[in-house]
Amino acid sequence: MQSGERRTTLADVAAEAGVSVALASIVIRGAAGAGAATRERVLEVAQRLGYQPDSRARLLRSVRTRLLGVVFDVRHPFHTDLLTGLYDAAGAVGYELTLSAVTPRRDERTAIGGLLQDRCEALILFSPRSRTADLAALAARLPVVAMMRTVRQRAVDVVRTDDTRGSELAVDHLVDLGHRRIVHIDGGALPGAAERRRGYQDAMRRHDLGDLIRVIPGGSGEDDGARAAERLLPDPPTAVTVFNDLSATGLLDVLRGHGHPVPGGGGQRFHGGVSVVGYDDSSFSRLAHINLTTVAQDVAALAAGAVRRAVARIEGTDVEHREVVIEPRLIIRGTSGPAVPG
Amino acid sequence: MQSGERRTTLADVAAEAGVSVALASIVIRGAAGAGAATRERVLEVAQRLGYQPDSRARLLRSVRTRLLGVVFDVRHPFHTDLLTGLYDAAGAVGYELTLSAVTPRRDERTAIGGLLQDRCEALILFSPRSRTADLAALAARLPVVAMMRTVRQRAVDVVRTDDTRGSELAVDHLVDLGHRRIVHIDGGALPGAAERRRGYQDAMRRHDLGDLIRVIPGGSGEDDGARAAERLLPDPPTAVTVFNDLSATGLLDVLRGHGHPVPGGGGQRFHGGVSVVGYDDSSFSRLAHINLTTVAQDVAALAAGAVRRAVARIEGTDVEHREVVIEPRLIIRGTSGPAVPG
DNA sequence: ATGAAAGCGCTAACAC
DNA sequence: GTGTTAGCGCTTTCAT
Repeated sequence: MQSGERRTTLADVAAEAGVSVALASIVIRGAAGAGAATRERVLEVAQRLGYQPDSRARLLRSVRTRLLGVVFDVRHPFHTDLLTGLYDAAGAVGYELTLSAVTPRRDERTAIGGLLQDRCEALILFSPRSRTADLAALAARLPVVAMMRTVRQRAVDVVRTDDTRGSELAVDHLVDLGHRRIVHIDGGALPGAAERRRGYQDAMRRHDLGDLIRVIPGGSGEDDGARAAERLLPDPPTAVTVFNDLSATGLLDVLRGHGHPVPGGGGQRFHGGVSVVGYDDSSFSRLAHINLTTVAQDVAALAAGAVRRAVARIEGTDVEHREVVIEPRLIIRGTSGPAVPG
Repeated sequence: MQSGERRTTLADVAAEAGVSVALASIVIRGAAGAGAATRERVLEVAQRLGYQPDSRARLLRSVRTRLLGVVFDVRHPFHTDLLTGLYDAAGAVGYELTLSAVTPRRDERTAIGGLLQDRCEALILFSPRSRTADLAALAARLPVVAMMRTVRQRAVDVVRTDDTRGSELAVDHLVDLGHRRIVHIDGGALPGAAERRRGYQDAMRRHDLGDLIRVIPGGSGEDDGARAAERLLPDPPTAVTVFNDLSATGLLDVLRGHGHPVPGGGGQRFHGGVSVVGYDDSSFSRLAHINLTTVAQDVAALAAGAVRRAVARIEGTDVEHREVVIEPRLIIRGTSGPAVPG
């Protein structure tokens, strides 16, 4: 079908337009230094011949690739949201993105390796699971921005949400509603879990509720939340903050199954029973069925921060702080309501 | 930090190992034609110098890039599932993937343009929204595989699920459970909607239920399902097949809000009331809170089919049919149960 | 088994 | 403004 014919090169365009390749290059790139008439003619020929620049050759020759490598995980819905913001932010400063996915059978190492061969100028890693030492080694080769986690290594930049603050927002909200017995369902050693736990503890103490601090082991899955709920059932608190949304739905489901009031569907607000606040604002938490009060990360700010930081490192700009910390915000939906006495 | 030092090239490795660049290339590529001792030495040097091949130069020189371009939409969770399968399938036949995302502010045209410059050998498009004419023009340049939609154009290959069959599976299941008054909530002009509608109608007629065929306008969102539910309330059927899972949850929520029995949480099976079957097996449909009976697409088969077809076109193998149609399967969860008389 | 030379398609310096 | 000359880092003949 498209077998024989060699694809159109810049040389073809130049020949057809009767100019040198270099001049044609200038026109195609939109660079200065070509006459208006020439410009028009070359463009017309390129159009007519269906010319497409060859990024490999272009990138090979250019000193700068203006390419940002991004590693994301297909299992994390939030990562694709972030991708949207990243394309916006990168485009705004004239950079391109090359994507490399982590899947259940394609690990982070492989994903990073691919980008290294593509000669990206910097790497932006979503929730990287690599060891700090590996990240440090990588950062010795090119600028590395780790997102959604902390990295205690001076060579690696970090852009993340203030998770401690996120949990505080959740607790403050519940205290405002009159809750005192507030339990935290933990995320163990998962990224962000320590910060979220600490935010809960800090806020409880700040509200003089230090004596009521109670942390139940949990995790990132629905099962983890369900198990935590079982442990809560004998002596349920009036409110719960959960490590993430998925765990929160598991918890909600068990509470509901045991006759505890459930979140109001259809946007209704919840009254009485156990209030639940999740974390992440995962897409499903918006569903009328779930309607979960949760803590949201600021996607646009995270993306913009990461690109700004990557570009600063590439272009050698001095940066103030190694960590860029973005403020979270509370999304109040149906699973949190006033505490009822008794 | 990583400023001054030029990165290690194959020439550096060759010089250090005391061989020619050509020979070093052979070793690095793992090609035949190098002595065992040489091979070991070159590899050791490459390792020590932290050599990384430059994919741009490599691809530029090679006749074949063995690169498959993939366009996916960040808004569609199913697309990331498919990505996983595609990496597996491509890796198995020695091809690489280059990804290009469609986002709310990055259209399909742009996404495709990027891949064209990357000199992919074929394009795999997830649920492409481009007009048939544009796809045909593209297919004149390189092999194009459209997934999850039909394209009535001989130059474009298609790999999709048999959506008609999917709806039939749903109806068969409901009829098995004793349902007769089964309504279909439609997807209008959305991709796949016509097939799903037809499958519903065919199956109803096959079960001699042609007189009970009832199609309600719907859509792809939760709201669409909710609106459809409102229309159903005055005279509810015993079962519903819905265009997709999101719409189905919207519908379920309204039915529940009006006192109709709701799906059993925690994996319980549903008894009596309105049975609901969704479509897509979206990740949230697995949640205990939702626990939706639905029709699943076979991710692995779709991915394998797309890669096999792309590679066949690239390598000039003859193919039997232009369309590769994959069999869907029914996932029975909690929102479908026996019809109760009366 | 190894090396020399050519060149993939393009951009960057430098001439004119 | 425009053309000429050199490569970018690699793979690929073709010698040896």
